[in-house]
Amino acid sequence: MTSPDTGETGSLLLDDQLCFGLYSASRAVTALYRALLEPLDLTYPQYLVMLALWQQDEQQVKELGAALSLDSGTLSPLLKRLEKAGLIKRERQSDDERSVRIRLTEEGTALRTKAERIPPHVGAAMNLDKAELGRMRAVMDELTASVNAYRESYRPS
Amino acid sequence: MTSPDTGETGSLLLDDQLCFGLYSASRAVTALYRALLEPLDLTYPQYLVMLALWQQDEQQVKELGAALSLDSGTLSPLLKRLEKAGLIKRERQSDDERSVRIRLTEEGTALRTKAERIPPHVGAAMNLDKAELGRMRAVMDELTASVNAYRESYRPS
DNA sequence: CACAACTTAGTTGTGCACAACTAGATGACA
DNA sequence: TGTCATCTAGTTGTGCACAACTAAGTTGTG
Repeated sequence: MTSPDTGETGSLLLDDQLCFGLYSASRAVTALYRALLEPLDLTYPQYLVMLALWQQDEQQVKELGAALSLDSGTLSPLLKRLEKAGLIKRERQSDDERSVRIRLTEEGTALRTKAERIPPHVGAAMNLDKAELGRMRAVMDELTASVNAYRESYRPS
Repeated sequence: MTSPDTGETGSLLLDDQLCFGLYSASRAVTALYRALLEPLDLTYPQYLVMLALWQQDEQQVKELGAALSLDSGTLSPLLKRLEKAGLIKRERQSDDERSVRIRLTEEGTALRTKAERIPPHVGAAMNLDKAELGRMRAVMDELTASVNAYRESYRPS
């Protein structure tokens, strides 16, 4: 797993690369979310944080980071913007002054109703049947795990 | 195609969403490229531009933008950095002073040799058999097209 | 207890992605 | 021919992603 298959051709053609397809698809989906989220005044990463909080309120920055694979360098300013927008509160925990607990405001909780109209649009836009959608999700998860494992074991040759 | 399937549940659970899987996979792949490209002193988007130029040298900014779906707001500073690194030259075309032609330097052409060692690593890291890889690429392309079409026809409801 | 190691958020700096805009060149056509 | 629309690249400003670092709190160990 740590040694590349040098028997493969390894084409440098742009269109041959799954990675470019992945990159393009990801940007296309983000662009769709940009349009869908515009009435909610959220960016896609902000929406992801809200999803995590709607699923479970009162999470530490660290927990949100683990859920989304984002570090404090990304989350800290993003959470400040969400707080400024009145959707969350950030408060130091008294039992451990290092950690900050993120809590939804009433407004933040209420936004969920509007957000519920979004997934159907995304589902329709992706134009995949249920079976393929499930398979894709599985492949994406495996791909992420596999690629991360490879990267972590990679040493410049 | 322009109307969402409201019969679907539209779960707001983070892990249910293919989009999040896509976003995660794309970031994982980019992180792998970051490690692989570090010896070449290229970022992933810079590498994509180089791929496009290795495939066909002497392209206008506009053509590169079409190939990668990037606008001049992204490309202009990126190309300046590639020029500063000595990999490309940017020159106004004499027959149409609006457009800028991007040309590989000798150094830029030579870098291709080093770059050829990268795709095998990526292929190994993705851990997909040839058939599945081809299928994924096809699904990604369809997904991108479908999502972009939906977005372009979308009007805030 | 002292203090070193570790943990949690936050800050700074770089580069990408994109919207909105500008400058200058070109083309269309009344 | 004038001038108006269009085209091409670039600029500015915002936000994300990440590396590298800092500050402050907590834990472990002699």
